[in-house]
Amino acid sequence: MLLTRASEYALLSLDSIRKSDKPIGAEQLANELSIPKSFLAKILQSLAKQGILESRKGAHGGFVLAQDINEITITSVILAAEGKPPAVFDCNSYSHTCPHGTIGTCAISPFLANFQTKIDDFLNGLTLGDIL
Amino acid sequence: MLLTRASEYALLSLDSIRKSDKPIGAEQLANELSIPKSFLAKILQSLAKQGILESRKGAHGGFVLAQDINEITITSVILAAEGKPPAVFDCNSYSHTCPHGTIGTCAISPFLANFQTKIDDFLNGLTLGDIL
DNA sequence: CGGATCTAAAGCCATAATGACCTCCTGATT
DNA sequence: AATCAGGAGGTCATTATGGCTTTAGATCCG
Repeated sequence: MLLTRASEYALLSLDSIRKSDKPIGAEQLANELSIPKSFLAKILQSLAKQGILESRKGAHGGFVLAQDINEITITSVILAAEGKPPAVFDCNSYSHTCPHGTIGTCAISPFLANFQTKIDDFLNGLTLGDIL
Repeated sequence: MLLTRASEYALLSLDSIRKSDKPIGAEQLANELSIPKSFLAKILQSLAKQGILESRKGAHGGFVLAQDINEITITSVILAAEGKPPAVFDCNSYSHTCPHGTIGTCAISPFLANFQTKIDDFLNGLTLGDIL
């Protein structure tokens, strides 16, 4: 699977957050979406670190969108949530067992690169505003 | 990752097999590609079961293409190799922990479906002949 | 027959995904 | 300033998945 739960939770969270005028805390969000708080908290932290969300500490704290919904690309959300870009097949992480050490230059490399580009282009062309 | 090693090995194997006029055994292929024989054998079996390869048992046996290279779609190869279609995010396999049991009808479902369609269309439009 | 080769099913191990917990730090509220 | 809500961030347990092995059996060729 290209995406993990982290991306799912991130996108659903952003959908909830954008509908609120007040900051929403991790706990409240976890209850609202019926998902584990601890896991969600880390995802929200990542989104904040990437500048997608703004976090407010202390009482009545929580998270709010740091950017306009139309300026947040899906790519950036997924990157923040997953911690790495979504890859069709990551030859590099398999470099030690690549059939002939021909990383990126084997018979199927052109296909993989082409496929990857299709996906990247699709995701780069979408913002949160487009899909929610 | 969308694809696993199974797909990589399947595609590389098909590339080798198509270049041979004689059947190639799993062992020979494993040596040629420097990949584990036992694992490869299983993948070749799947390809044979799907009618992509034709298997010949006994001495001097092995595998040959069962179809013309331009009639084998990438989709069918991946499906055979992975045992399931390549999914962006498989809500169904996560049904037990889906935020509200709203499988396929949540806020991001339209996006996921759209994304998935993009990928399916791309793969369905390609044959082995196109990429090798 | 007898070895070569595919078929099939079960199971093992390492890693990554998922999630629980705990402590510290920050900032609002009183 | 004291208190408390809530984020930051680390560690650890659990579980799912990927990657691969093993074993036993069925076929086919010579």
